[in-house]
Amino acid sequence: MGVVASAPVASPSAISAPVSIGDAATLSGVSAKMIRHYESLGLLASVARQMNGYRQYNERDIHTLRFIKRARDLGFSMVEIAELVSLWLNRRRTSASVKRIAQIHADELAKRIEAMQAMQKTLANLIHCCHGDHRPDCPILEDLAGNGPS
Amino acid sequence: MGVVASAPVASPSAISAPVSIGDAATLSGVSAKMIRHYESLGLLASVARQMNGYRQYNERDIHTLRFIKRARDLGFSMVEIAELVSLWLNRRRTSASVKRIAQIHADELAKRIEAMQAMQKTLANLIHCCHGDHRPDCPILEDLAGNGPS
DNA sequence: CTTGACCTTGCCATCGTGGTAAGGTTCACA
DNA sequence: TGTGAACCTTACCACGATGGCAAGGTCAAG
Repeated sequence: MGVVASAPVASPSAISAPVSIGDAATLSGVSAKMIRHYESLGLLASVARQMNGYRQYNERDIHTLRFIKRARDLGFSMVEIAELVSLWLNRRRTSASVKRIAQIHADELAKRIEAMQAMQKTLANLIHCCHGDHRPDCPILEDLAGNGPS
Repeated sequence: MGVVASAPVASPSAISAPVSIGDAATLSGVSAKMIRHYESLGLLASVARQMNGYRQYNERDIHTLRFIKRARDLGFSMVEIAELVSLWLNRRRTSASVKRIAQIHADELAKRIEAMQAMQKTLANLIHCCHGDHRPDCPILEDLAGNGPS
């Protein structure tokens, strides 16, 4: 890493020289491991290399990595992110195509949340009914065993 | 499978002869593949075999498989289910130990739901702001690119 | 005897991430 | 000059739960 680098490293707007993968990881919040993985998935077009084979990232790359990280944080899958990055880079995109992807993901998310809330509800009920003491009698086990009131 | 089986197959209380894995799958709702997997994890103690090597499941096994399926449907991990099955079979268990496992899972579930709801909220906001028309301008992409209002 | 419906084991794929091994490069410091 | 630390490289294995497929054994009905 650029240990002795004097530039204000964390500043997003600084016009700085290309950095190695470790710095790119620090700057983007994406682990070096994942950066390589994303490259192998084709999310980062043509990563430059130094003479010694080390990868070299410019500000544009860092920006893309931040984009990917933000999309991951919102739960988009890698396939969806690949599409989003592609649209992001394509000036002739339509906002409708972006919105469509986001909507599909939001719907999927809603479905999963609903399923988990159903589990949560049942669990809360069972936990509420269980004494939680030294005795073996347990409504949770009874429910799982099929003798439940549910 | 017991194709010509005359017994009332779906009846849980029927005292029926041991069945092969296909019937066990039908009766328990767990796929044959997963039944074998659960066995390899040690969840089904000592599955009997016929002379030809086929697995043989009695009512007790089916009951256990139903137990596992119900627990999976509630989102318990295989490790947790292993513990639950063990407690279920142990007459000297305490309901407190069962409740503890359920509570840990419920907490974990709540945490994941919260995280997903946070994503959902942000997504809904972005989707709401996006025109979704033929133009390229898109607040969703802008947010992902770090120029968001969020 | 063939066909089809079962069963067996074993391997590979998913998805996103982490770990680790074995090795090359660069730099600072004794 | 040597050495060690801190980087980097590729390549493989692991997770968790599930599905799929391949190659082969078994058994009953036609």
